[in-house]
Amino acid sequence: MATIKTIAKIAGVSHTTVSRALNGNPAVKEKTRQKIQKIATELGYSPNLSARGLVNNKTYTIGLFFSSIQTGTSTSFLTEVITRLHNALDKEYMLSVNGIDDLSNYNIAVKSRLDGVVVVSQSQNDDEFIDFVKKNGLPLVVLNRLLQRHDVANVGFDDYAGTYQAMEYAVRLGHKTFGMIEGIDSFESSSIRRKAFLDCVNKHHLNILSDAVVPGTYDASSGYRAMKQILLLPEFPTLIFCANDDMAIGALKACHELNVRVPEDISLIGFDDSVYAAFINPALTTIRKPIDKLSELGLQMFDQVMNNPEYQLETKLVSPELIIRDSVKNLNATD
Amino acid sequence: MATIKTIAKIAGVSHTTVSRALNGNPAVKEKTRQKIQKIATELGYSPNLSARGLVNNKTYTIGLFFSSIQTGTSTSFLTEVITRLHNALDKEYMLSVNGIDDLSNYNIAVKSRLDGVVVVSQSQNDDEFIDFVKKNGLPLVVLNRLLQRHDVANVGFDDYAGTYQAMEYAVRLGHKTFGMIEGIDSFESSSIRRKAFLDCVNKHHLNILSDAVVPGTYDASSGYRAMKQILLLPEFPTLIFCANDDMAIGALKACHELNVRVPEDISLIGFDDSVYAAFINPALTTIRKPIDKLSELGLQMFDQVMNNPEYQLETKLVSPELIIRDSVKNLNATD
DNA sequence: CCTTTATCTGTTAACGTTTTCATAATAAGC
DNA sequence: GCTTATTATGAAAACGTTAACAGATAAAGG
Repeated sequence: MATIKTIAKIAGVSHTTVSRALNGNPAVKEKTRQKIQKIATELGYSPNLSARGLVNNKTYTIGLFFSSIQTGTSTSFLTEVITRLHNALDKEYMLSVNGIDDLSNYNIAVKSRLDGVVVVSQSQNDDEFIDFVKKNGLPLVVLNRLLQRHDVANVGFDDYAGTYQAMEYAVRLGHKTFGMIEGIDSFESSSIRRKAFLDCVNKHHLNILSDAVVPGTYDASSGYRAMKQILLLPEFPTLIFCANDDMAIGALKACHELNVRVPEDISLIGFDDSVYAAFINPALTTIRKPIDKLSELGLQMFDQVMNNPEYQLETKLVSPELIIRDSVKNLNATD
Repeated sequence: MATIKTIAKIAGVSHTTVSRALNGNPAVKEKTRQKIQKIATELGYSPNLSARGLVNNKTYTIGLFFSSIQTGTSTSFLTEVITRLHNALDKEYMLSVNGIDDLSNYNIAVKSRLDGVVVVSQSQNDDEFIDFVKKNGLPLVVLNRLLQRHDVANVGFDDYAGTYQAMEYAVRLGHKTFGMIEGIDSFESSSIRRKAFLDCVNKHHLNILSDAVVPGTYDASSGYRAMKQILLLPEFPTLIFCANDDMAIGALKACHELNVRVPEDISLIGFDDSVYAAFINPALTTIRKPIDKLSELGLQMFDQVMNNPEYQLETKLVSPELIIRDSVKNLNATD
């Protein structure tokens, strides 16, 4: 494997000169620079990052952490953030992708291994990890969840507003009794969405059919099971708020099987605006979570945190958007 | 930041002893080992990987490469492989995730940066990269695509058999004219699935409606557009083979919009058995690609390639499974 | 042509580990 | 208690790079 010294020997210069030349140090004469460069490319030389990292006290690695890789992380988030990070980072940086839930030892995972950390957080369980990273003084940004603390760069998403807005819409269309299929318990989004759901219904003094508020796990089959349960009730609500689109898709399946028409017999609202929301039948009315925007803002912040020592840590909140499609019936319509 | 020398000073021993103690070298007395260990954990010590890597000539990083992060890589593959790799690897290893399509320089991305490489390949375009890795002598395994070469550990998926099997099933149910929505041109799966489709139909001397063979891009909206195009033909086939489930979902949407019933008026077959295939209406008949099995076999191989110098490189082929659901009509039925 | 300054290059140490080799301390054998 | 064998520890070098400092060469000024 070619090192800086191999090149030095061939070029008849010292390895220091080679180092300088390859790093574009203007002190080295242009002619020798070219000669060295030529030899380097011929040998397919590429610097040893361990050595470089040792002296520069850098690792050339950014850690990207999700609450969990297996469960609950939307694909789009994964790919969106990975792509953006790669584009934003210098080519010499690597991206290490991890799930916080299968980290055995924070020391090993973080300390003297990473130059910066991006966390896409779904759960309060991540707080311990976030705190650890912060304490170790690494550049850090947390995406998705709104943190309580303000000493961390943070881009959150407004789950509450999204849910509330969607429920207001349902109320406006004349719905009076509601049910909900809830998300994974440990996810903060689940409790926030539930709270917004409850708050809005109560505010309007409308009814929640408590038997029609059932747990789910953010995947289609849990939505399916939950909806079956709801549809077997002696009487069911006019609208079910599903805490995400995948569960809404499962719920829809249950409706089809039991010959309950959507939206004629029951209305459905989802959350996320997944790619499939528009393609199911009926197209799903849902709350769009602009992952692209979240990622963009977050990685802009990360850039600041990494490169601008003057940067004042900030917290931003990204707003949802109600996407009206065909899964909610207008009960006020006079037909 | 605590180093081995910090610990040495506190413990009143040489840094060499600390190194040995922490690495479980039996030469060091148990009592001193414990003393050192205690100090280390108190300081939250964690070894500097650059330094260790420099002397051991290791990087403690495994590269995971997809043809592209943004497009065409199924989520399940991403999460499945990441999860499995993490579980299989020693805790000290990191996982660097990349898209081959946005690699600017193979040297920088690979050389003296990685201890091993896992490629999930969709396209022949990856061959150059695969070749580069192989030439540099890194432990390598390629998943998903069946390679021509046999000097690389390889687990491929049998797209041909899957498609053929599904088409045979359609023929058995009495279908006589066929159309297809194709995948991304540069993906090898696209051409293989097309070939199998053509081969099977021709073998049975049945008809392909050439206007009903339209290009797609493996996403739902391309399936939607393609199906619209097909349904506008003066006459359409009895069955459309969609090169993946997402496009089938889009196609289904088009059918709904144009009041073409599935499977009564037209039959649909997908590919992949995505999570959603079972949840759309009608549930999609499709070909299951067992990503779990592919990953498992592949990472078993990777383990061998990494750790067993005796290992004989091998090529394995994973078989598909036809999943019969409700989107194909039985034309032989006498009702 | 000699001195001064500017430009370029080399020597050396350092980063935090592991490893080889030597040596000090202890235990065993008589 | 003295030699030998065993066990535990330390000193020094090495990995490939960068950086501080010094030194050499070339250009400029008189």
